[in-house]
Amino acid sequence: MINPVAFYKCLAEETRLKSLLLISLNGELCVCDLTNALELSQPKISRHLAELRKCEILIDERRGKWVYYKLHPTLPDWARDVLSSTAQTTTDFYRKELSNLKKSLASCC
Amino acid sequence: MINPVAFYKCLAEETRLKSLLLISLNGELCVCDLTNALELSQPKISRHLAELRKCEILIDERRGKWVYYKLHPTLPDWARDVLSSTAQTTTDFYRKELSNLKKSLASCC
DNA sequence: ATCATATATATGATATTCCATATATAAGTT
DNA sequence: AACTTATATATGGAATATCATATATATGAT
Repeated sequence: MINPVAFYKCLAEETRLKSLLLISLNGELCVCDLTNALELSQPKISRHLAELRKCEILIDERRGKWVYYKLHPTLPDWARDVLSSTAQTTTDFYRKELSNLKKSLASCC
Repeated sequence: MINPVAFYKCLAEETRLKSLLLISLNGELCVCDLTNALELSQPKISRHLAELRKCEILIDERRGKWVYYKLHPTLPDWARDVLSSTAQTTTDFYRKELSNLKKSLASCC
């Protein structure tokens, strides 16, 4: 079970928190979805996702060319609740990124 | 209104998170209560409390020799909920500190 | 009442550790 | 080969710890 300090350390950075909120809202997202939504370089996104993977907050799954990330099955409920309640109550914080995501999801599949 | 990244940054450090959980449970605590409960140096506690004060997560109030800290009146509900649900579900994380606190509160007033 | 001392807290200065980012490169997939 | 993702390394900047000191208050002695 994840240590609470380690968990909050993962949320304490803009790229990671925004990625987590988008994934929490959307169920799962691939690296390039996040790269487009956050308008950041691929290595930067990848590095932060790797950290979230190592902490067992996210789990990855390759499907063809793409690697999809979703919340880790063993992530405790209190941590899921923190993420979803943050996503619901701080929409201003990631409005732009959510709008980018919706556009790119609509245009693709 | 506090930025979510700034908020989680404050929780992402052991001394600050434990102090916040104890304050959230107890309503208010003075610097020396926390110094005893966490078994850390006074300047270390004081600095972290100062940071939480600057972020408007805590507010301080001097009463005689002592300075008491409690959750800031303007702290939004979602942030209070994060703290209390963390306090309720991660008791192992601060068991020792809570026990120290109870002892010292009992012996004093 | 004044002075000296003790206690509680805050802060400046400094050293050190930690973290995020950029760049380059590698590896897997079609 | 083109595309997607991961990783290694170096570096600048931020966070943290510690020590010494400053400030505020309380208390006891004279």
